[in-house]
Amino acid sequence: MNIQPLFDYIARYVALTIEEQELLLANVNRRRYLKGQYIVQQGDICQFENFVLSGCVKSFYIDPEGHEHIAMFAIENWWVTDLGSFIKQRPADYNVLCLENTELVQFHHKKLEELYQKIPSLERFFRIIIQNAFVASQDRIVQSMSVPARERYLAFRQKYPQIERRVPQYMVASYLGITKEFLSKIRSQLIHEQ
Amino acid sequence: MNIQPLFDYIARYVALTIEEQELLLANVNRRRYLKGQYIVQQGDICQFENFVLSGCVKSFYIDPEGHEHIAMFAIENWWVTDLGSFIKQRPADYNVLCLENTELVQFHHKKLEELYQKIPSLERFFRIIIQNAFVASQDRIVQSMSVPARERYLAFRQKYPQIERRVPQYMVASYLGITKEFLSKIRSQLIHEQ
DNA sequence: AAGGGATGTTAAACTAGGTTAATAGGCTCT
DNA sequence: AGAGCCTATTAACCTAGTTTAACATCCCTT
Repeated sequence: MNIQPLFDYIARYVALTIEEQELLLANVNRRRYLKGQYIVQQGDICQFENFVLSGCVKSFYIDPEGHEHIAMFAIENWWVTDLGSFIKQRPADYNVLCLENTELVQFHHKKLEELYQKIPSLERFFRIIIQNAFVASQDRIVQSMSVPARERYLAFRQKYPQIERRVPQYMVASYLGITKEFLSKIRSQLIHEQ
Repeated sequence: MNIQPLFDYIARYVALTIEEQELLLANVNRRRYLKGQYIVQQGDICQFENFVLSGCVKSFYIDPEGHEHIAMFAIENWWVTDLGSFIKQRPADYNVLCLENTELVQFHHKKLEELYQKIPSLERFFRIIIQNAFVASQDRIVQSMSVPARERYLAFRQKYPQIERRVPQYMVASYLGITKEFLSKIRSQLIHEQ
């Protein structure tokens, strides 16, 4: 399992010395999951921040009526965890499930805290990527308020074509906050339109 | 204008030395705005990350049809900016407008970058608060998908009673992603119910 | 090759929430 | 004290999106 993509990804934001890279390497786990396995389950105390080397996962919430709501997908070069559970070390509200066989680099909560002390650049790196994630998240809130489902679907398609190809349609619908039936209707409208 | 609330706020997450506090103090602006003034306008390159010492502001997006969508409110001890614009130094998508006379501590983009280098704890501090903001933002997305407007209103009321008292109802409606008429209907239902 | 689960479609009936418009109360300013 | 704006309410009508249910399709497995 080649960890190089992680270093390449980090190098886009900060420069780590060789020693820092080695220290980091000594303090992460690599792990394979099979399609259908859970990386995090609602109720767990989430131990890891995960970087996806290969594969595809979804993070989702099951509401009291038993309906699933997909918070995000993650594929190669994305990060995924239940961040609330990870940082506060409290039971997870979300599940993270593999949609394909998946390879991860896992940062254990406690070891990451230690790494932050030893490698200030790493803390900088996480500050930057979380900032970016927060901006995207805010935009998604405003989009869900101001943009109708059809346009949101078109935007999703444009922004994440790789994901649309890899996950079933009903999960895309859930991510967009609509039912699979309604997404199906939107798609048939789009087809018959031109 | 007393800046102590900022130091108290920071001290909840990291410990700054006296020298670090002085360095910080020498590199921030304090500024007063009047009710109705803009802190950020759509199209500006946003120069500042702002900490609210007193007052109340809203951050909002105007969609192509001219409808306003409130992304967040900020009162005492909150942070507000157009973060996307601030970090990428690109034109702002959002506006930030004072709903009351407001006092801010402003961190200039360039000076903040310098402060990060000189005060690693400050970068740690921002990493932590942005992490928290991101978790809250993700939860809001999932709530908007899984919880009907009425319950979202009740949750808002419970979570931010100070804000509900200080801002007009139609802005609460906008924040919740519903029309003012529908919020009014929900409220009258709640009243006639018990 | 047949059976079963997971995925996608269609359509009819329904509902949460939006739109429009009229009304009214409460500020603030002169 | 009246003019004017900002804020809230109510009600009739409308629509984007949901629910239910039936049916079609595509794998995957034995």
